[in-house]
Amino acid sequence: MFALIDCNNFYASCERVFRPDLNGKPIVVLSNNDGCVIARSNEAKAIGIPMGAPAFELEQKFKQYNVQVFSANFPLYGDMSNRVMNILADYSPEMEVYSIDEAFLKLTGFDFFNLQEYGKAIHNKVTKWTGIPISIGIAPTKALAKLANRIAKKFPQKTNSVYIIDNEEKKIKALKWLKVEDVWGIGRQHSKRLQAQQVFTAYDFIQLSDSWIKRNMSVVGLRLKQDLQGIPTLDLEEIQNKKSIATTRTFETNYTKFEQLKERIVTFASSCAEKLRAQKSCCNSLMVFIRTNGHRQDLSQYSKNIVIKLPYPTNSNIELAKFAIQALKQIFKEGYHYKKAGVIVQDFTSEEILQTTLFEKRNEQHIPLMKALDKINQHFGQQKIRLASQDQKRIWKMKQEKLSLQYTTKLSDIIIINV
DNA sequence: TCTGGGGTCCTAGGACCC
DNA sequence: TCTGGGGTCCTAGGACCC
Repeated sequence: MFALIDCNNFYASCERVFRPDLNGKPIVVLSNNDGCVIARSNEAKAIGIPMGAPAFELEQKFKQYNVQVFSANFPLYGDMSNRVMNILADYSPEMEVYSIDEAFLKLTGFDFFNLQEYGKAIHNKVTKWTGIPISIGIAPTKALAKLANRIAKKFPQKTNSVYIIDNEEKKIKALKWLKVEDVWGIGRQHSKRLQAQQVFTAYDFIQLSDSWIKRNMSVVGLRLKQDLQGIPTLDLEEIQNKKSIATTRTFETNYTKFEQLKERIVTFASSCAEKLRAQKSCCNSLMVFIRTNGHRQDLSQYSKNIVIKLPYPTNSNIELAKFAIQALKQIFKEGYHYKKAGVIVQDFTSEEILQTTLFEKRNEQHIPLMKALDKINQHFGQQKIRLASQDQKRIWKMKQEKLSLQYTTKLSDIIIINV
């Protein structure tokens, strides 16, 4: 059996752990720049605040219902996630952390366990130790565990937030209940096509022929069908190094000058380099993109990306910044209002491999230099040491007007209790 | 005025090899 | 009339996830 443990309204719940006065009140969390809604408490969902909606369109509603609005506080969410995952890891030797708020546990050899009680024990411990509400679904396959989890979340009273699919009858009932667009792995495009075929539920979906699914949804769809039928096809996935790493941002205002974009791109490249070093990889290829604001009809639009093959693998801030500037020079055009840009690195090799070419050599001195830089920044705070071409005066700032404290990761933000 | 960020996998088609 | 057969690698684009 597989268990899927999912934190309810995770970001909103993290905020509420440290603000118990907000229990029962509508909360939303906004994306970077306070742009879009990325998390909602149940109360916020109930008053019809949609996921992904731009915050400026909702101001009226926020005021009307006294919605508590938070800027995204990722250090807090990351730390709370680690705490939850550490607890879950005690409940099975085989675990896959699927996302910041979800994990699969493989329950092999639990034949003589009462899984309902086991789930309840997990639920109680996470609630007691972290204050984060969770839902648990248990079933013979991952796709069915996802479905069971959905039921547990939808009917917390009836299920005690733990639901198990362990027989044919429950499986069929659940599949008939689940709308096809809510199936894990079926997105907007596929649901449209499926509905045109008169497929409206997960149950309808598994009645389709293999050949139709293969033709229209590739082997991915086929695997999903089997998993939903109860034939284990998707297994836990090993945690491995990332295959691409991105740092991208939407700017608070428009940028028109090359120098402004250059500073951002250098900072993004440095950030990618740091992430690369954290997983002991070097990249062999780098992409830079810039684009104008697609929502503005009144401005002329431009969007371009460029991929640069590096002459040698590297994870040095200095080298990546250099190549990123070269790339930017090739795509930058005067006269546009740029709103978003990013650097994405790909095609990784291990740090240990020192493949160089005959004519171009990487600078070996960067290796100890970057090591020192990481150590200093780790100790004294991010970006304490940065490249000269990066922003020195903090001109650039993200809009974060409703940021909560870093209750668990910053000494000066720890809650003080007055007795 | 204002609209997020970071990933994965698969396929088709082109370029190339012998 | 008729124009081989069997591969690999790479890339862009599309689908999906949180």
